[in-house]
Amino acid sequence: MSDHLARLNPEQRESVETIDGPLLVLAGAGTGKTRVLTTRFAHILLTRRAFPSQVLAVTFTNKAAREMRERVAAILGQPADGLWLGTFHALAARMLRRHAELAGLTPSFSILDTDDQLRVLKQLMEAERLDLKRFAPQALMAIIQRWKDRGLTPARITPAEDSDFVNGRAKILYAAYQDRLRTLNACDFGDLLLHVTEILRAHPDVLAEYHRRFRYILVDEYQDTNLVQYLWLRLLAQGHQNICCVGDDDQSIYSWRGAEVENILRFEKDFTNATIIRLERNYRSTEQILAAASGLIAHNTGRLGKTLRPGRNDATGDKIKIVSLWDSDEEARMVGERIETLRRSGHAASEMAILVRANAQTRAFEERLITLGIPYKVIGGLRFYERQEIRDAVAYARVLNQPSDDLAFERIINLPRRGIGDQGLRAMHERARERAIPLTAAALSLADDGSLRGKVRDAVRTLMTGFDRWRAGIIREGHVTTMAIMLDESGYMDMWKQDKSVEAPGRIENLKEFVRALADFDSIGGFLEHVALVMDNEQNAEGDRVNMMTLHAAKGLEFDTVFLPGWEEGLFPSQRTMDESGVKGLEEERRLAYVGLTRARQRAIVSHAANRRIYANWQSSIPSRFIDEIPAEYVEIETAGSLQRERMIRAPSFTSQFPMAARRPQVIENWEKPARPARTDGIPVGTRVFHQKFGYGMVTACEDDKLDIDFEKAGTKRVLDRFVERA
DNA sequence: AGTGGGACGCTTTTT
DNA sequence: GCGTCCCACT
Repeated sequence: MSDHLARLNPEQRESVETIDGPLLVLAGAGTGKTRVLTTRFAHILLTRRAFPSQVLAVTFTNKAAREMRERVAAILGQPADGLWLGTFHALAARMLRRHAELAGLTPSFSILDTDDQLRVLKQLMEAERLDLKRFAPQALMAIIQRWKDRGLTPARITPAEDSDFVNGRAKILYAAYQDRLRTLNACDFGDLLLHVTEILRAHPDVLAEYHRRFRYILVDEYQDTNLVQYLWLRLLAQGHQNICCVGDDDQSIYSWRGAEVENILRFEKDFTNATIIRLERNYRSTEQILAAASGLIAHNTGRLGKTLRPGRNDATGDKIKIVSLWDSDEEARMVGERIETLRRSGHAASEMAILVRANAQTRAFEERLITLGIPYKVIGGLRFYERQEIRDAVAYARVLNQPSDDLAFERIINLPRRGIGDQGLRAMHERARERAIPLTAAALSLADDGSLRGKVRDAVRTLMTGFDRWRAGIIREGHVTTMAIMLDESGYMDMWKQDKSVEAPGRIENLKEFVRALADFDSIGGFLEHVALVMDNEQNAEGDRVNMMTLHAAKGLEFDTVFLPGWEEGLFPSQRTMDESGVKGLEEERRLAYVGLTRARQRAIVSHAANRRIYANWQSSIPSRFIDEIPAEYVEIETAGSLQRERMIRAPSFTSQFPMAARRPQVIENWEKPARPARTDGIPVGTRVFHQKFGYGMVTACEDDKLDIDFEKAGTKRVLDRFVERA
């Protein structure tokens, strides 16, 4: 029986075997956090302390949930079914479906995406005659989201918690928004936890039911919980107090989403007699990487204090490599070359990762890897269900599933074009409001009483009879076939078939995949839940591929080789974060850097470029302060080609040699790519060159730093050599 | 009334 | 460089 405990170190083992009472495990990066959690789960089951359905296990990401499910199944030797194991949101949704009526909803409520939320808010703000230019609906959405993160229903907002946005009307708009959602029988993401927490607070009988059900609670990534999530956990753990939270304050990187590291401190206060165990032995990274990461994170104040110690005795490993590049293209080239070299010496692509600060950065690397023919996958970024065509198809499914889903209906009423525009929609809204009926019914009523005429009326009738027919078809032909028929008969598929853009074929493929995925579910409702909460972009997952993702998405993962590009002031740490959240923001960025470094098992390559294109123009930037903060003895500055380096040093805007120089990036006025400094290697006559404005050409004469070039498109010109590159 | 072209603004990070 | 919003055109 103690088989599963055998491979644990003493602290890990203690974390697994301290079963009763509250337990907080402070687990540093790579100290076997996931192993502890899954082993603990299995231990509870194997020692027959609880049935699988009596354990509540909460993670942040679907990936983590999937992994834990697999690992538990592996330890148990059988598929772990009937578990309450999932993300906060998925579990909350499951609870809310069971008690929907207590929140004024029916069990078939829709879960809205950001688009829908924004549309509702916009409508409400327009109704209030607010100037949407001055008051951005996005800003209101963020405020409401933050309230929800803090467990605040409109009624719970105290004057101190109120916002002065839209002249203090934010709270009123929030209340109106919640009312509107209830009418729509819908929920946004934040509502899932908010409603459930409210239900548990107001209905002791429901709470007691869950107390009976859940004998043990396990929580992953505890440092990233926000206040509602904390309240929810605390309510559920109230009875037996058997709650185990695993987290690392140094890896708290979601405060912008409402996460509160303070929840870690609160734990000891709210759960008296809590045991606290620290996991500090790192089994993942080399000593060099550990020391570098520790040195970096030591610059943060107010840490709970944990020191990572190497847990294995093999080689100390390479130092962190720091590479300076001229611009982002060169950076992508450098990374591509190193990946090629590593692969040639037998390293698997899937053991390498490029971790970026912002999603937009992946593009340069994608382009480069495509050119080099290196397989890669982008993790995160645009999720499958975030694609336009999938959202449209989902909207069709939502109307099919729930005819009163006005938001979904609004999305597809004129998609494909049916000649219904602003006016038509406005009339429908009016009728819907007058008679308190859904938009679908309003549309029909307008068609029937002659308010809509001709083409428009026919279009509305065709669509509505279509929905009736498809709804009936579910029973006859099943939901999968019906979905395919609906996308076909509604003209939606044709819309993309006639679209001549390059993306269209891919979209049609995605739609087919969408229909295929439906087969894994026994109802459209179940499928919609999955799409809203779970479905992620794992399509190119198979095969040996280089991983590309944001630093946020990388948390919890590990790779032999990690590339950390874009370590520049303004980009990383992000200027925006520092402007908005000051030192707190900077420290969170630093934790992000720490997360990045500690993903690496063998080697980490940090790079920064002197010039980067942001929006349309070029920006010159200096190396990130984080580079200076890694203790020098664990760092190796790479000389990326002598010529290159000389240019770097002499580049006027480049101040890497003076780390204390001005931190803010400068915007370069001209629109062209910044010129490299004059080169010492004259470009000989006959060289094929490339110029940003004039394109490709041949050098016909050379005088000092001036070149006569015969351009293929632009004719003969005389230009300075620093404006051209060898082609 | 609906559609399409041009101007503008701007993006961190995610369930 | 891209998506969104507004205005002019059909």
